[in-house]
Amino acid sequence: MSDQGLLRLLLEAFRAVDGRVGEALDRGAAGLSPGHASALIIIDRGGTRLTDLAGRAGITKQAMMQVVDDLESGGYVRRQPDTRDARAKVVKLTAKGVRERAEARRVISSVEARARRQLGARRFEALRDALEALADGEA
Amino acid sequence: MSDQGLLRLLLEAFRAVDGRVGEALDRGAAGLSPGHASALIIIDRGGTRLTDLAGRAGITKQAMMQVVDDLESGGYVRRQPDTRDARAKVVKLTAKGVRERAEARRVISSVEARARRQLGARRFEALRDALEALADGEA
DNA sequence: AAAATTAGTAAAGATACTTGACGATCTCCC
DNA sequence: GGGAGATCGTCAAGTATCTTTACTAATTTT
Repeated sequence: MSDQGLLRLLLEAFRAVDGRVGEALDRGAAGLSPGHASALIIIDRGGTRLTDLAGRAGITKQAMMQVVDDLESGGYVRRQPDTRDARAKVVKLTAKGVRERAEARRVISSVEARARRQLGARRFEALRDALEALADGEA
Repeated sequence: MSDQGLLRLLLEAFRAVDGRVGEALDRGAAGLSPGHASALIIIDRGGTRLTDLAGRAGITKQAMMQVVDDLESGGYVRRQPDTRDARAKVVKLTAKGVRERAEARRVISSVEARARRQLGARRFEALRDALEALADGEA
């Protein structure tokens, strides 16, 4: 472990944080993977269209379909027709979904809080900044 | 875009950098994915055992097997018996492998250099530090 | 020399995506 | 008002990258 390339470092950091979220979710007995949890927390109170979810998550709508299918068969969300657009449907949280989203938020917050504690607020914010810059990566 | 959780931020940053490496490798006409390139550059001059490669990459030896299988059928490496241990084999670069490793290094360096330029040396080093801390993440 | 460990491998499957195609519906523009 | 083209959700299939389980052969430990 040590002086690796940026690429591996990014991946390792992601995996470490992702792993911690996964463990904490297991302990919380939610039947959710980190990926499912991440999807759950980007659904609005009023429900969100599939394509919007995909856009927020930065993946294709087909990929988001599979996530939503899982969430639906797990009883976390249901699909309702969108009253304003007959093509569209709205992905909406069930009561269980609302509960688990809260749990997911708690878990994710606590993992982030731990990271922040570990790094110190200053370095943590610097990290976020740098990551955003990399992700946007103009140039 | 914007104020997302740490997890997504890490993933997005990884994907952005990974994507840039992939594009540059394509342009360089190496038939390598970023993952293959990353594997290629951790092989020592004298050759390296599969298990050691897996350890360096932080994946299982079975996963590394598949990568090495790909590299071997692409003609980048070959497997030789290890003279000191009849169980073991040494993964060794072919002439083509040596060439492509050099290309991979150039590409990865240039992407990292670009990131460093984008962030400034100071923030870049801070990023590396923070990522390492996260990855090691002693509770 | 028996017991436990380690190196490589095979096989299967999980995960998390992708691309391509398609019908139904909506929007734009003449 | 009506056709051209875009968009929404979906089905289907495929890909990349990893994991778990299981096994043989060789080595090290005791």
